[in-house]
Amino acid sequence: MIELSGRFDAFHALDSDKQKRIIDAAIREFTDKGFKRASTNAIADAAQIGKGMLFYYFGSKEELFDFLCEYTIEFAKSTYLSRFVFDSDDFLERCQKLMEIKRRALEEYPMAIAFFENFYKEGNEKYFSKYINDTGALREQIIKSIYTNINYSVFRDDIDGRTITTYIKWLFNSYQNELADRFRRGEVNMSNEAAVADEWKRYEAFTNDMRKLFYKEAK
Amino acid sequence: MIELSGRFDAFHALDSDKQKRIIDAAIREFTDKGFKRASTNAIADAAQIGKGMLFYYFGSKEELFDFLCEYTIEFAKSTYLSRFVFDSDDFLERCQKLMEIKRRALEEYPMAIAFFENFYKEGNEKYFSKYINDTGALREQIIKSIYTNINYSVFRDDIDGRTITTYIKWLFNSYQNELADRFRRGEVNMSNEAAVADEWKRYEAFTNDMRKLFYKEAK
DNA sequence: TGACTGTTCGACCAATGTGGTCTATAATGA
DNA sequence: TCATTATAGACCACATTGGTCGAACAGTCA
Repeated sequence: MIELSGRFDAFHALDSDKQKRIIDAAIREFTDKGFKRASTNAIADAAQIGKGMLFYYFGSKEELFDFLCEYTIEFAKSTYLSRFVFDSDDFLERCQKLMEIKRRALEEYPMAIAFFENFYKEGNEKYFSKYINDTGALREQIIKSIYTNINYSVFRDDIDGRTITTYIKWLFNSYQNELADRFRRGEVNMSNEAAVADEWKRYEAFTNDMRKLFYKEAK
Repeated sequence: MIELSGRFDAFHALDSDKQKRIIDAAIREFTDKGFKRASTNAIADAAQIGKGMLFYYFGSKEELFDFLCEYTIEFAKSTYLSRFVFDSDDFLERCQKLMEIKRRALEEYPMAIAFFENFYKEGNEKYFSKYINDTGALREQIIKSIYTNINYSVFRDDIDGRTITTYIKWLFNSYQNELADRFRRGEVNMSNEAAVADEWKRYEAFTNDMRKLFYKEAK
């Protein structure tokens, strides 16, 4: 569990089960509806606590939102960003690593990621604007670490290298979205051993295709 | 303007300006917030009519929603679907034509398209379920018309043809999304002659790349 | 003119939901 | 035992909801 500064002592004194229930419920509600339309009633219900407790712990809806912002940023920093160390200059390998990192983060805490990626959408601007610098810096750091010192010479010559990285990025994103879609629809069953292997084979074929499409013939 | 059956006579008697204002406001509100959270107050305000008129014209919120469903389906059928006649068996050419159709539809009535594409998301199921057959059939027809009788022999041999069409589809979608994003951010100025030409050059380069990437060498 | 018809508006309604408070307990520990 | 802290949910004033209604208005026919 990620710990934050002195505020919200009462909350941090809770057993971590309850903490998690509250955070999950709050993140889900805010991600679903945005700050304004989110309901503290719904959060308290979903977290299975009395409504009074929410305000006992956090003081107000806005402070709860603040807490979640700080919390998810801290989460992203400590368990997500720290993994972005690319030792290879091969763009495709970096994409694969990025994919793996995202997959793990999504496994560890899907809702924190969702909140982190969504809270600058909708009509939340007013409330998260104090965090825009933090998150912006985070984002930039990630993008920079992916795109600096790429070895373009391995790509085919007849298409501009930067364009190729764009195409690869687009295909990876689409692949990821399609996977997420099938997952949501229950078509992918990660508990089944054979299905996991199958999924892995798909992925391998995909990355092989990327090599075939965008790299020089001999490699 | 698309006309519908006998109901809502009072509404259809309005001058088309006012009709459009109301339809636009309603579509925007429902698309934004979904049926339940959409506010009839907001719709009336945005359409610049008294609130009583909404109910005078449509009877209830639900009937207004019904009207919009029928209206957008009719719009999609008459001005969108009718254009899906693919005379070529070349997949790439079909994608280009599809792109052009979408562009024109988006130009003609962006909000109708948005409503049509969004109303089966969110929590609207209960209210549009009566239209699910219509829209489903529409969707299927479009997909079928794109994917039947494709000439796979023009594609490179080392990747499965179906997979290639998937990749091309993904890239076209990404291209489209990126364009829409830049448009939303105001980075694309379609009133400027030079900018339009530039945008067109980009697009041509993109489709050329698709040929290079996925087709046999000599063509 | 005056009765009649069809439009228009926005004040108004009960119902629901809001963020936030407060009191009456239950639990804890000294 | 008693004081302190934790808890739940009834309760508050307020905002917003879908929907109604009466009054005003414009046009038309007699």
